[in-house]
Amino acid sequence: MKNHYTTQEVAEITGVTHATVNNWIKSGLLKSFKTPGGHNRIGAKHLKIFLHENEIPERGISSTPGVPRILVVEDDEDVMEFITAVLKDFEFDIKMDIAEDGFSAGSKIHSFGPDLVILDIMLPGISGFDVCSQIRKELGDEIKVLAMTGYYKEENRQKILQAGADDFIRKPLVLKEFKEKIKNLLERT
Amino acid sequence: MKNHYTTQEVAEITGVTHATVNNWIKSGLLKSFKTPGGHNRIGAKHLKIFLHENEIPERGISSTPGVPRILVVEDDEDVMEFITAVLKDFEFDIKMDIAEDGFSAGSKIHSFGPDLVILDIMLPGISGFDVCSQIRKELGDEIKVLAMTGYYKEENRQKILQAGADDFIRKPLVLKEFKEKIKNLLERT
DNA sequence: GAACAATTGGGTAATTCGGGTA
DNA sequence: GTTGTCCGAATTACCCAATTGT
Repeated sequence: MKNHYTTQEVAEITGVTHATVNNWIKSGLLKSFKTPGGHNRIGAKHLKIFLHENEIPERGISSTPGVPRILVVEDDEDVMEFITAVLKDFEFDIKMDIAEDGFSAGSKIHSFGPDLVILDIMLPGISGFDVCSQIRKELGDEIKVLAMTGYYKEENRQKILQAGADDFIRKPLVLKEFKEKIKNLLERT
Repeated sequence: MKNHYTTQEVAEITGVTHATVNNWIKSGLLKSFKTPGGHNRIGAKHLKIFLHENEIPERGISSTPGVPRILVVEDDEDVMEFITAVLKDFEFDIKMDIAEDGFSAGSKIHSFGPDLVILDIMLPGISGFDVCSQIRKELGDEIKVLAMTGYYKEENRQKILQAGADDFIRKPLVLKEFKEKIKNLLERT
């Protein structure tokens, strides 16, 4: 994390232009210090306070306040049915969407905007490992990934966690374990 | 790609006036944060969620003024090599990206923001027909699709065009025909 | 330290925004 | 539920000299 930001950087975070950031500074809304040449630098601490006071999300795109969103990537109907039932009957509201193939999964990662992805890593035409690392690469660590498979190998577990999955669960799913892992991951959102 | 949108920008994408966008925000349909001066900014993620939930195509969200962007979806290395060579050596500049599997294709449709997708409809784990119709539904008709396959059947051609592809070409690719179809589709962007 | 490209602040005019109301 | 219009305020665009980073 940075120690201080330029006006342009703050502008990108807050969704305005650098001129506006300067206006904020001049009117005292945002605290800054000046370089010897008169350029503004905003300390990380002051920026954080400013963002918090004005309820501006820190990364602009991050954090979905409200109902957590879960994308389930799975092609087995029975498993899907089970998961759907569990999520619908969860102790708090969950917004859920389904992807049954790779394209749909990749597309909905963006258009549905999930906080958590429950991912069967053994789908035909998809490499769960690649998917994990692609999610990490494109979306950073904003999205949590729960990997899931029936063909359990300790070796796979290591590989998938290394590829960026936040947790791993084996099929057949055990209700209690499944719910706990979901709760756990959502809390870290 | 943008991180934030103003009400006016959202208005243009959704085809309403900025007053209506404000109404959506006030009624909680669309999430936003406010600048200290009270102007609304909509995060890219929230906008996409909103569009997706209301089945509004992402018109104008990805369009690129300047260099045309082409996404190639193909898993055969030889074909990919041929296409790469053709596009690199085109008579004008083209920005190209590759997707070798369904997930990558779905993801890059959003993150790369192509003007044209060259799509092998016979990839394992992908239904080219579904992909076409999903692209149409989510991205609108601003993005062009050139479908491509080796297993030619007149029946398939009809089906794929009906699913939303703008044109169809059979493998093996013929250089002149291929270039002409690309030029043609890009002109319609 | 010198050269160069990119970024910054400042000023003003023009545009866009939110809110109220029809 | 959406639009049109009006107003005051916030934000932006544009230009340019100075500063900064490499």
